[in-house]
Amino acid sequence: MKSIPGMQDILPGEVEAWQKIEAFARDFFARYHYQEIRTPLLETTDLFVRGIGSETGVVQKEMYTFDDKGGDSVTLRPEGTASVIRAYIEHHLAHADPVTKLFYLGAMFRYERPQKGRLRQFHQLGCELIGSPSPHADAEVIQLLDGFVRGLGLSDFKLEINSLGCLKAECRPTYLKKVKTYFEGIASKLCADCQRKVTTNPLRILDCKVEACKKLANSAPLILEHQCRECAQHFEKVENNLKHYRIQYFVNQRIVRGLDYYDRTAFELTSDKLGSQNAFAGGGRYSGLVKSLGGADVTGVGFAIGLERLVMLLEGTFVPAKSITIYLAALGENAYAKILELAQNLRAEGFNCEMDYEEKSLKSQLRRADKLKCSHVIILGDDEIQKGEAQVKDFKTQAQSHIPFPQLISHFKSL
RNA sequence: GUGGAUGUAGCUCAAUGGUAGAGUACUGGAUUGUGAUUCCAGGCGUUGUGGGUUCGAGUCCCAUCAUCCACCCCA
Repeated sequence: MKSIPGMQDILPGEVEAWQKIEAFARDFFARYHYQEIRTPLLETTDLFVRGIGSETGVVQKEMYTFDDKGGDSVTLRPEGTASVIRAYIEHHLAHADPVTKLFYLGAMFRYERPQKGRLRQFHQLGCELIGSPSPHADAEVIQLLDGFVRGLGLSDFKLEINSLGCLKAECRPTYLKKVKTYFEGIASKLCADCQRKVTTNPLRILDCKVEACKKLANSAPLILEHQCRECAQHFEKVENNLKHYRIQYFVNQRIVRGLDYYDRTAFELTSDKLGSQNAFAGGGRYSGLVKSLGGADVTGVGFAIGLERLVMLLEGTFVPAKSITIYLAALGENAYAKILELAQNLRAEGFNCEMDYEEKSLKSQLRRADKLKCSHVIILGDDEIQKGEAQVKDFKTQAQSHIPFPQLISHFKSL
């Protein structure tokens, strides 16, 4: 038996890093007044088709979609934003305050070919700030993201931002036409993939890794020079705030988000240590999403962090917290009976205790205590039982002391 | 969906077509009840699976499956 391809177990030894990230997220997001929301893994297929966009790669070929027993088409969520917005609308969360700040943490599913940093079940940590069109909101969300990953100890990454313009006729639509016209004129010089993209998704050509395409893309029209006045001003204010925050960023006009709902500000965190899938977080503003899912005409901004990718970057930085772990070693039946009692009492007081179940030799018990990285060993034999005290050995200093049984708990508490 | 690479002990990897090995990990021991160093001993395998060539296949050929990497796309 094996797990399904692209779906991985997170094993002891790995899970600690995840717990650290999760605990820090709950603490850090709360500082910005975000509240956690948990939405179902399964939603109606229509939610994602309307939310993400029917022409996107995700919806076209990557969703785990099936009919349930009632005949309804349902889908395992491929991302978090659509579900959060659905819940936001369904439960009238806007009524409490014009601005709603939510974060989520959980598994997402996309049917893709697995590779480095890409799985079919993967995990995202994301947040949504809904209800404010202000560039201050964009900038704070970016600062939150930057501060969060730095708070985890990460510094070797790159923040890239771009503006995608808006849906007004003179903004992105006009720009798209220009890009298309430009690439149509030179289509024969592009790689096979890009020739196809000229009609399907011309913006993606800007992202191509083939040298010839890169060169041609360099002289393609740029969004920042073609977006409307309002979008330009919005972007400028976002940049100003980032400078205020003293956050280092790079404007990358080739950032093209893959989900249809994004407009205006778009951003990514990238690292060159992740292989080909070099973005470990991405986000941006979405102005039409809430309305298109049946809500009010409000706009939001948010991001999602790919947790597997983040864990890869944090590998090695996680140091387990130092704690007292006591190994109880017994020699003989009387002593073994006594350590059962001692362990029960110590555990009730909050100490981590481990012992041997097979009543092996003292040597093998100590060997195991060392292997399990226990900080202290309680050694108990007939002598100690008679004297009513335990030998307590500090594994680091090798110091050994005799502690009467009634004082054991206070002894460890005083450490 | 497309392309490339790789499948041998729990893990990391060896083995000109000729008896499947090492390191590590594991278990036990090195005089009475003291670990991680050292020394000794012990078990470790359907060589991914199924065919084929051969006196003989881990090795060569075909197929199949799995994994990894990359494309597409994204976190």
